[in-house]
Amino acid sequence: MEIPSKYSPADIEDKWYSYWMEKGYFHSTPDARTPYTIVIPPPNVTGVLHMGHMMNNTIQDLLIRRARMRGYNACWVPGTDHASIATEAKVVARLKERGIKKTDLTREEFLKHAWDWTHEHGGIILEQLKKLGASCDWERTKFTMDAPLSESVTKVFVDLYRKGLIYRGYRMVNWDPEALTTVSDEEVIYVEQQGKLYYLRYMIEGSDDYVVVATTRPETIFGDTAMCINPNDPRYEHIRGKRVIVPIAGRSIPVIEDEYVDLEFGTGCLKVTPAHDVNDKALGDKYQLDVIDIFNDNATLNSYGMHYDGKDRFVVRGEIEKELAEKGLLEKVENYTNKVGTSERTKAIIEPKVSLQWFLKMGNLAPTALKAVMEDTVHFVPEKFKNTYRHWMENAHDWNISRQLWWGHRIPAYYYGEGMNDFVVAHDDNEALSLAREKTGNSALTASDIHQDPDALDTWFSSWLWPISVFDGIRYPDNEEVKYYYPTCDLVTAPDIMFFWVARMIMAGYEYRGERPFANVYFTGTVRDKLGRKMSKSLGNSPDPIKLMEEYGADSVRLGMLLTAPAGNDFPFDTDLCKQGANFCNKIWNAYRLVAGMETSDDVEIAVAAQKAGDWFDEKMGEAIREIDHLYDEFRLSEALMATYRLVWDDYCSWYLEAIKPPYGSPVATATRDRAIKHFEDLLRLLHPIMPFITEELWQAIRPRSESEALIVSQWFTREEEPARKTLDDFAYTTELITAIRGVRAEKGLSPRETLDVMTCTGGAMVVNEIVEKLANIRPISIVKEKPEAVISIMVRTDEYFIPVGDKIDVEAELARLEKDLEYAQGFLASVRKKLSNERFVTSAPEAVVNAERKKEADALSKIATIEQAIKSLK
RNA sequence: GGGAUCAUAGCUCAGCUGGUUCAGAGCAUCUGCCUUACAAGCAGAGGGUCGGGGGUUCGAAUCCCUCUGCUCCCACCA
Repeated sequence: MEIPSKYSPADIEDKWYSYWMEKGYFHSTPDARTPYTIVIPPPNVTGVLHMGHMMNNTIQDLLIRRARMRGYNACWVPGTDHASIATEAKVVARLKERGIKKTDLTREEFLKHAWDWTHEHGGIILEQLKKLGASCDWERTKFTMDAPLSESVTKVFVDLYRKGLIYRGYRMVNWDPEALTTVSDEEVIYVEQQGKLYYLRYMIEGSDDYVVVATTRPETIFGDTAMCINPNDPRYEHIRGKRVIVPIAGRSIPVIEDEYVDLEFGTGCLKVTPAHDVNDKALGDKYQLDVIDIFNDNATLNSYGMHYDGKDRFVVRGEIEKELAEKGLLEKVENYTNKVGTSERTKAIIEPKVSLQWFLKMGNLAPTALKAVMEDTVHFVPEKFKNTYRHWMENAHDWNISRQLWWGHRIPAYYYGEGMNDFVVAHDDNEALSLAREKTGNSALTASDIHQDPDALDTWFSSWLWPISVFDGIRYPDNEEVKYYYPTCDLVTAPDIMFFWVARMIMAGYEYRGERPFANVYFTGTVRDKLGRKMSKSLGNSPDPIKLMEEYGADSVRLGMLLTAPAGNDFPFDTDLCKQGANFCNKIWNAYRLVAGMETSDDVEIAVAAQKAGDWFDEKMGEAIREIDHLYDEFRLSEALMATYRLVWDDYCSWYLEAIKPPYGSPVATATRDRAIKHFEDLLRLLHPIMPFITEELWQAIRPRSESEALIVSQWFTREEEPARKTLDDFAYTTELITAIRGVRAEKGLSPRETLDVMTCTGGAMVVNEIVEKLANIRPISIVKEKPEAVISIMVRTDEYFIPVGDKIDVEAELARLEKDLEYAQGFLASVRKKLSNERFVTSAPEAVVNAERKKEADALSKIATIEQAIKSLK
């Protein structure tokens, strides 16, 4: 045989991936079969594969391959997301390197650069997925800015606007001063920061006295339009109804009273800056305060900042501290830890700002989507995420969907005047013009009189349609594809985009299809490093998945990902897991080497041991398949994998193959080998969804297969409701005996080559003699009347076996061991008897439980008698 | 500050509605073996008061209370 003893993945992975592609196994079209659909969580178009993707897509591929083998019409739709803010930030950065400012470009020029960038870097990640073995239907690859998907976004915007769900208004929004755009609440990450608490003196108007206000942001005093105290605060009765002077600015502002102010915090005096704080905005609305916006879009101060005009907010914070101190307006400064909102994408500190933006009302969207999950119409795995989801959905705010970006879907609103309502919402320019004419009654309006909103939509406003729009179900709701593939079956994603994406897809699903977008959502955990830290570029603790696959092979990495990754649990990744995967690949490879290399003969009879081992393995497979299928059905993927792993390694390799191995130099019966091959093929089918490459390689190495016989399209197993188990118990007993005999060998230093005698008085009934003789290397077990001299005794369940070891017996050690066993057995008996002597146990416990205890008692008694006998004979 | 989840062997996790699947798996560790598929291997072994305390029960890793600790989510005090 020329098969090398080590498996080398590099030689075969590309070969089989190309083969699968060529034969079109990944491609799906609607037919009479039941569909099984997954839409990929679209990665950023210019992104590169990281460990999170590896985890996520390994699971999706596992699910899709298993579904394909189970006879479903499996369809996994791949694609990418335009990732508005992230991509635009990268393009801006690249332009900057070339000395070009975004503001110097027209929209069209900028978009051209963005598309260039997209074409240059786009889709790399999809190519990387192929290395992993991802069996996506590549003919269906979609991009969220493809024309049909863009059109769908516009259509949905117009529809929601006309339903009254989308509106435009001045609201407090999260402003990212670096990206120069708003971001949604979900895109703001609160980060703990060491800051300072400044105590400022506000002079009381018409007095030499002052009150002290604590603030973390002294630079915002220019936007103060009131001071607020708690009406129940006796300390400040003297300033009720008065006015105070804003330090430096010199403006006079009113003192207002509201119970919102916390008596305990700071000085109990609050400065109110409605333009730059969410809570202050609420106070401002309540008391009709002025709103003074003191910042430019890049978070430098504007002319309201007086001599700080044009300086950055944090520079001003430092400088104003000095000025206040010099002017005697600074009481003191304390260190203070608080949380500040930062932009998820740019990490810039968010500036709350009142701004004119577009919003989507939650209306019925949130309650409908909430109900679907709470009632398990959309089933979350693991279920614990239902709580998180509910909490969010019950408090969902209107969704800010406009972004001050160019890269994305442009808002289909068209303005014809300066007034708040001088606009129309339309599918295109022509419709906009006619609507504008209609609305204004001015038929002389021309295209040059109207201009489209320059802003783009939030990225998630396109991805929330993904499960529908990839089948073009927004534009053509009755098309055959969407009717066939929608709703999809499983969604595999990370919990951190539950609100961004999952919740909103559920909303869109009900709004536009009237039903759930997917039946199950499998939340993966976060991939962390060995020390439990999140993997990140800046820490440099994230291995390059491509390099990992080159080193260990794709199958090994897939196995490593799945090994210890129960749903929703964080996953401390270690390259050793890939090593374990590689070891397993090698084990499978060598099992094949053994069976494939067996010399066969039609003239020899099937060995009894081989026959019995084969019969046993039939049953073992049946049992394992039932268990594994059950585990998959419950999405307990790592457990299903583990069960498969042990079936292959322990049951097939360690027991079955060892049992059928012929004596040195002899052939096996052809039927024995054929049967072992057949069992091996079963294992390959079971393994294929987990490790597609090595299994296809060996499947095809066993014998040439036609196109329709490839492993990837082979049939999964039919489940037996009541699998036969005639041999399982005897085999379990037999393996216990073998292990016990091997234990004696190890303990006594007896060579495995030395054939031993084994005797018993009571045992033997359940023993599969041919197996134990072969695997423990013993002569046929002889039945004796009583315990012989100079033997070591071993217990298998309640039976005692004797092994003569001649002068190797160590009476002292033997006695010590037996005494220990006896002590344990007596303790066990005592605990059983305690139960049985308890009348309330006997009367109130179920009969089966009581009987089980009685059996325990009887077994313990017989065991104790045996051990005592053994001790006596030794003495 | 509010909420949720979790805490079982050195590590990562099983243990479903309380009782023979009851203390388990894989990895790691230790001891023998280059035995003719595989040293990326074979055979054997050790290792846990099931986070602490209390309660319910004939019986608790499993149910209840409480404390401690981790993680996550939400809100946010100027």
